[in-house]
Amino acid sequence: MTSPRDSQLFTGMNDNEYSSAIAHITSGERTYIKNQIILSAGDTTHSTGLVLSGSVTIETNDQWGNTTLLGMMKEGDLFAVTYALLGAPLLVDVRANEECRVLFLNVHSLTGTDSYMTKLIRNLLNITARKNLHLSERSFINANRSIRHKVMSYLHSISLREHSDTITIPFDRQQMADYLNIDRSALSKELCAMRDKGIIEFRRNKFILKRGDLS
Amino acid sequence: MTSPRDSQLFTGMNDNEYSSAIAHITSGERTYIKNQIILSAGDTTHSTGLVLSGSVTIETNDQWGNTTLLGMMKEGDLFAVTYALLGAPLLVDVRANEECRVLFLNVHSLTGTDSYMTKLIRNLLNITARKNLHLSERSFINANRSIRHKVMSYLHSISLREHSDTITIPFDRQQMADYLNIDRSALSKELCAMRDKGIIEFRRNKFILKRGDLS
DNA sequence: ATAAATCCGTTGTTATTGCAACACTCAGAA
DNA sequence: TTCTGAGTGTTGCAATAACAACGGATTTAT
Repeated sequence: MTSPRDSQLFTGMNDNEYSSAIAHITSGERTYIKNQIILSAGDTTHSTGLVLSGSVTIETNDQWGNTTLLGMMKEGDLFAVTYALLGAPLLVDVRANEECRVLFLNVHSLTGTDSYMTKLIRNLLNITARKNLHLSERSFINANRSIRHKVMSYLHSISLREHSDTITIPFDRQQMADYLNIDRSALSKELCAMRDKGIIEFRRNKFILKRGDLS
Repeated sequence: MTSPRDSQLFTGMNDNEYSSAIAHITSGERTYIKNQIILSAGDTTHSTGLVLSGSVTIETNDQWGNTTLLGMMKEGDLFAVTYALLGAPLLVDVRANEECRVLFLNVHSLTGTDSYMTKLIRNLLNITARKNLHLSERSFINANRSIRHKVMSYLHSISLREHSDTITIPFDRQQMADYLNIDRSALSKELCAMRDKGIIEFRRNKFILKRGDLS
């Protein structure tokens, strides 16, 4: 369980600024059980959620029952920042991936010239920009035409982030398939084919990349 | 040819604030011919580009020669805002879609408490958040499993934005295919099949949606 | 007007993926 | 221990898309 103090939202603030900020924007705290819906597509909210413990998934479900995973937020991460800032209806569901605790922070129409306020806005700008990069990265991974390339591209991006060829992904098989927009059994088949070719090793959600290239 | 004054970047500013802002962040203006590369993947920049005339595409090219289109920016739009803000290396190429004129604006490490500066930052936050929504929307369109559903989803989103069933898209066939991450000839085939079924009509980049549902 | 260059549609073949159904593994609960 | 259930791997078939190659159409340039 992390403290709100550690969130990127309060980066660069002294203790006074942090106190003022948290007092000004806190709008409630809630606990959710596994698989509980935290926010639904179509909802509007003025508050972003700060994950204090556990993890949540950002997902959509289309009319044919296919699920698309956009990402997973863990301790210290913010979700629904964009929607809260713009007051726009959610295009996604937010779901508790396990039991979790969430602090809601009202970031809609922040005004004022206090130092804590200007820092809040600067931090929100940075957070939003970084979310942009993550969304772009997922787009590039999903742009690959074959399952093999999607998988390599995805594992490679994790490997770069963790500076290691031995990686742990935050998803189980079904979630991994939903993140890559492919069928789970087809993913399993491809993963095993890649293992047989000596490209990767894996067990559950732990992977080892055996070769540097992406061929 | 639009004036920078009309950009969302300067929303809510009076003339004095606008003058101060533009003087503070202008970093040059350039003209490009069709297909000229404006920024390359891997570049770092501290300036975002404001399209004064013409249009530019945001794209990536993978190692097998497949192009992915993330979007097209037209008069008054900003590109590479995220990268300029964060100083992060570009993950995309920016290319002139036709002859165009671009004003570069340095938005990296903006500091100060002047009213024009706080407004600039607020506006950047809004712009970045909205770009987030657009990236998300494209993700959902591309999450569809079949070409038919991608096309319907895409045309439907344009229709919603334009409040009409008669729409004009900013892409030619190849660009449309690259936006949807599918093969051009397969897209042509599917479009004609949909026309034969009475779902749509089209000519070049003009489309008419004949039925409200997405079946 | 004519030529050249793009853009778009068409076809057939091959390769890939989706899908459904079932088997196996493993961890936790009774 | 045994049971249970979630998670994962396997198989075969049907549906779909990629790819290459070409021809027609439309626009642009000369």
